[in-house]
Amino acid sequence: MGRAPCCDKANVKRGPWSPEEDAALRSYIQNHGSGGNWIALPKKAGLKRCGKSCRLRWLNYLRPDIKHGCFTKEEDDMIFTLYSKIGSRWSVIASKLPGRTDNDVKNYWNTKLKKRMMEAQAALSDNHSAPSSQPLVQRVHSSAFINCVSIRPTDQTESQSSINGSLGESLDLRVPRQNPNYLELDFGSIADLFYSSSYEETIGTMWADASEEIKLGEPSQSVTYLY
DNA sequence: AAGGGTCTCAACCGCCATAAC
DNA sequence: CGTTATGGCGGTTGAGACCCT
Repeated sequence: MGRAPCCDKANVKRGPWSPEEDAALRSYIQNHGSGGNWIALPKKAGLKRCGKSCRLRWLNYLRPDIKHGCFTKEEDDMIFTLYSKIGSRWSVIASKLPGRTDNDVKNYWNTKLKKRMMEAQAALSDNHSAPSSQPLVQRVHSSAFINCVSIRPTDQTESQSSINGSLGESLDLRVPRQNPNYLELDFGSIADLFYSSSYEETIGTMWADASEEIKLGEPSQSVTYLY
């Protein structure tokens, strides 16, 4: 019992595709389409491959509308934004990025963006050990996602910060202060932070700026964190 | 130059949803 | 309505490229 395999695994080729195989698959699909049956396609196309493998090769690599090459900052922003909202639904995220496949987006996230995110978190967490004369920059947990930042001014012991936006969106920080009445910072987006030559430097700037009133933009949504 | 570690990304695996029978 | 076949998806793997010492 149990599910039958989609192909005879002992008699199909596996591993990297050769240029000849690519040409055969491309030629067949361009002339006949997939025929709505990937399982039957390899035999018709003269390929010793599993149908699933053919489908994957076509969708992820051979399709004419595939965009190869580096991701742009706009694409990064889109991935951050969507990931913060829907998580690892790569096919949905990829559908918003013309020419990108879910596999592309997933690989890009796992190898690049996730690392940047982790490094940024670590850098922000490190600021817990900041000198007491400086405002304390710390990461707080967001129910939607991480990478929200709060700032505790040194001139008050109890404070409440409102954090507006999420990854990929404009990120505003607003901290009530005694004088001036509030402090508001806008870092553009988390992606901007990642793109800076060194986000430690950016955070350093945050610290320096935190003693002054900075007001940029209107928050589109507001989430309040207490600490 | 060698070799060990790390990174990248194409490809595979296995599960789930759905269509077809 | 149950079973089977297939498509689609996210997670994972591993070969080769690249980097560092």
